[in-house]
Amino acid sequence: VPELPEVETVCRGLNQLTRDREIEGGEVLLARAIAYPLSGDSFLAGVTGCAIAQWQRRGKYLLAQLTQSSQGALKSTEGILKNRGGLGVHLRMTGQLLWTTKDTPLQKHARVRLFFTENRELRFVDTRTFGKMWWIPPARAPQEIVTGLQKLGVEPFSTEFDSDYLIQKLHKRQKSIKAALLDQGIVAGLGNIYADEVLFKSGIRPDAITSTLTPVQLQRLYTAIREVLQTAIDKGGTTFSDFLNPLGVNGNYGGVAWVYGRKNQPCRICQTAIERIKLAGRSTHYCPRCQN
DNA sequence: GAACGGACCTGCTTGC
DNA sequence: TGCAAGCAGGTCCGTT
Repeated sequence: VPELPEVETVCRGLNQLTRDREIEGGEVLLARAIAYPLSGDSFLAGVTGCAIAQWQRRGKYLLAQLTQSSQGALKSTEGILKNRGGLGVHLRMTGQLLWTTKDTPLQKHARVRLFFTENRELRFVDTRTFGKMWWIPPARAPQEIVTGLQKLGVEPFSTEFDSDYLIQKLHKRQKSIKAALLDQGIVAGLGNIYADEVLFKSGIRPDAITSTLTPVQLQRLYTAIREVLQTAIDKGGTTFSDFLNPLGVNGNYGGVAWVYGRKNQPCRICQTAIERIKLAGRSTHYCPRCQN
């Protein structure tokens, strides 16, 4: 269940592993894993011969800048590598990007393979097939092709994000704060697990209507969002999910969930049984005593 | 515009 | 034991 900290972990890993490496080819094993272009062949034609310059994360999206590989010898006179567009990835629920070797036996749910020099491979494995990859042509803006980028709200670690932003975005809305935290158009990157954790740390009930929250509560919410996400990034993502980083290693955030997945277990602060309700179509966990 | 629920999927767990 | 139903969740889309 990759949320912002897991996607950030993947992004940092890929920047270590794939920097300036050339994509020599690939294989699309599941056509619908490619969101753009229409065919797997044109996707592969777009990325083949490119080098991966840099990975970036935006919300839960991964974006790679592609340049002409040095083998292509098409540098500009200024020595700047020719722009070859980009590569977009969304892992959705079960997607994994694994840095492996071409001779590693194919996993049952391997969907897309990208081949690199020295027998290396970046393999997209995705059990539930909701994950997507895009090739972004050089002349197009990323948000034209990866349309989900258009609707994203602020990055939680950007300077535009503060408690005033939350007040401005939430003071007229009538949905639950849980639904608001899952809304990628307000703050980008929170998912079901961290939304529950953030609300616990803020002492706010998940079913509270956003317009009723006080400035003090929204200040606590702002602080909790940054703290929870930063702690998870520092630990390399969760273990209480089947998340793997590009080297196939689980994160270290596990075992320390305050409420997520802890229905009927005692609250770590007050021992009250954690409750689970359905909110915004998602399972939602909270402490009825600490959150009010 | 805003809120909500269903659809998309597969594998695992639960219930009869 | 066997089988069906329920559940997991990020995003998109249609409906209200």
